[in-house]
Amino acid sequence: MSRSSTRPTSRDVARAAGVSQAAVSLVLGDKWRGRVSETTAGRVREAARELGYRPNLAARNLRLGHTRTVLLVVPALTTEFFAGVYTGAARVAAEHGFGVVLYPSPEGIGPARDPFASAQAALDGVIASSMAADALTAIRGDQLPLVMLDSDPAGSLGAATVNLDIADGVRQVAAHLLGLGHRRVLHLAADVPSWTFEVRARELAACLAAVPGTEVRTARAPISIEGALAATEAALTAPGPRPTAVVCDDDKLAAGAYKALRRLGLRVPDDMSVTGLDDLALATAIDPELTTVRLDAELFGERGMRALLAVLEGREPEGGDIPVELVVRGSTAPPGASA
Amino acid sequence: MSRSSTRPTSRDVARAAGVSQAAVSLVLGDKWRGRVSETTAGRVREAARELGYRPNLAARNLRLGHTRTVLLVVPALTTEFFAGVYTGAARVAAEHGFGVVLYPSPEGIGPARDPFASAQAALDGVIASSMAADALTAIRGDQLPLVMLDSDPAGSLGAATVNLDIADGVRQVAAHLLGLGHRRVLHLAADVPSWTFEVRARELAACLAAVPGTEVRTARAPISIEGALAATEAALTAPGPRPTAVVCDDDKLAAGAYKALRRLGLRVPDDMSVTGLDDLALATAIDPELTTVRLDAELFGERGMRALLAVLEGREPEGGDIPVELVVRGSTAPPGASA
DNA sequence: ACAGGGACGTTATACGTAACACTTCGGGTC
DNA sequence: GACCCGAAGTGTTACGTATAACGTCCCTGT
Repeated sequence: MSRSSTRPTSRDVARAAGVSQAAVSLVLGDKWRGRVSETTAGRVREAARELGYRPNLAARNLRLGHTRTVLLVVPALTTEFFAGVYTGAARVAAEHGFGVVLYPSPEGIGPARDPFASAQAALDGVIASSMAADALTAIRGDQLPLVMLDSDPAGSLGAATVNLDIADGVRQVAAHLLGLGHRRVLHLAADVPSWTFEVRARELAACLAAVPGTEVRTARAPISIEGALAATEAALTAPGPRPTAVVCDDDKLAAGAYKALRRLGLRVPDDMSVTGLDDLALATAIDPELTTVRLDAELFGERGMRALLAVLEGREPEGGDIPVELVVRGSTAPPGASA
Repeated sequence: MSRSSTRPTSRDVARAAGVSQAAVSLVLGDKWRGRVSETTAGRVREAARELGYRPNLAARNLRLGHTRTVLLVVPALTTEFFAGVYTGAARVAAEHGFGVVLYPSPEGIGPARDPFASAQAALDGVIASSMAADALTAIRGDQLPLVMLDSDPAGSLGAATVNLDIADGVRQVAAHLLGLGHRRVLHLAADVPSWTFEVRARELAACLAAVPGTEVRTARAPISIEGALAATEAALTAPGPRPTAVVCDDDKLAAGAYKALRRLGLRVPDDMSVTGLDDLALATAIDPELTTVRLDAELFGERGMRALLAVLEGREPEGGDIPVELVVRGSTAPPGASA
């Protein structure tokens, strides 16, 4: 009857219910107690349902001055890890009436320098995960409330940070390996300039240096199975005494290491122990199952979102790193178990 | 100086540049040719940069009546597949000035019945992937332009559909296995009520039925490594002649099948051939590498987004299924190769 | 009888932007 | 000299919502 091509507005609902637009807003916004009678409120709700009314979010956001939407910047979506972070963040966001927009930052999408141009949504805040420091200053330019995930607390320019206790995870790996008797270790490191990987290298070196007679060699590889395969193969065919264990910066690298070892005719864990970090589905898919460090990605996302909510409400975000847990499976054993 | 707590508006820029707000809108909106002098335009741009002006998206959206934002509904984020779909969709979206908001639909996030309540963003359209039919009608209720991914074209209530040619992938798998001489096949099916899995079952049954003397048994499992392990073990220890090949609905199920086979002391591919579907990173991480069907998730997302753009512009979306490709690796061999 | 106050609404306004309609002004045309 | 025209802007409005401020009416206590 009316111009039905366009979606109904609160005024249309008001007309249908025979009240003013303000009354509709009151009723639908649940602020009508003592201001509108029960019967009128019922009429309004009925009319709204009848017309299939949905409030125009753009108008609401403009009026309210906020959007209840935050941006989650992640380096990539090639592992379940960041999917988990997103899921966790989105869950607590939803509980608080927030939405989460995802921005996978590396090349691949749009003009990567500017997350905000590509995220059309108007934003109330930003959660940035595993960001390089230079990109951070670009983001800081916008005055949006910011929470950093998996980033150097010292270099975050005053933004709140939430971290997994990766350093402790590495300590647990090192202790496990040292306890088994390993002394020569190959560190298969992710060839990515990120604080989170620096921590792994530093902590591993420190742990091993504390025990006399240990030796750590480093190989670098891009985070892919093929990259890890090549780097591991190269490192293990190099001259010198062969390591007895490979510590990988993450599970995907470990999967590549497995393949290199198979190709070299070395058996896991008899000839070589291998550890990962992440505990992806991958870790239990490969044979033998991978000894790795379980990171609770969803909890990480949850904590990140909670921290951002705290910042938005002017509260102090909850501190403290998220504990991680070594999961010992079949890929580690005392050195020389085959002999 | 001014109330600096609030973000600068186009009016602030106008004041700074000594022009009207309308002129700012013209210049920054790139619609000033022949309406504003080059020098004035420069002054405006300068002032905008100076103040760090960012247009208020909520206001723009309200004025324009659209948001250049679409919702992508996916069943989960537990595999890279949907991450790929998102990446592809987001890429072409960005090329056209659109943003993509993600909504992983299953339990886990918010009041699952209503994607739109949880997606705070105002939306121009929806891409829904692998949706159950009943949820579809709920979505259809909102009159938003809709594109269905991986869904029954006949049951999509007139919405545009974009599909991978899964049926052809299954045909390729069947032909490959039949060509190797397999006649007794176990179908490890995903225990999920979704059209995409019905297609696999139907097509596989049809292909095998076309060859006399073939036999197909079906086991159902939730899409997880453990679930697949249990279902496969149960199916293979059941009485009757043992199958010589396991056709899995996806790679994750195949990884579970591998574990079951190891536990039963059966070797892949000598005692049992295995095939997957997806070609995730998992497929090359396990040993032997998995013969599977490669699905181009990013292309899928791209095509979905392109179709939605077409719908939004009143054009006819490009038809035709996306071709898929059998990738033969080490997990398939003639039956009885060990004997 | 009359002030006072709920109960039940309505009117008016502002949020920041884009676009339409209008004005001003200098120069070219007949 | 009257007329028009394009360049270069400006004034104003509307988008749909939420809320502050403002009216009624009627009831109730003293």
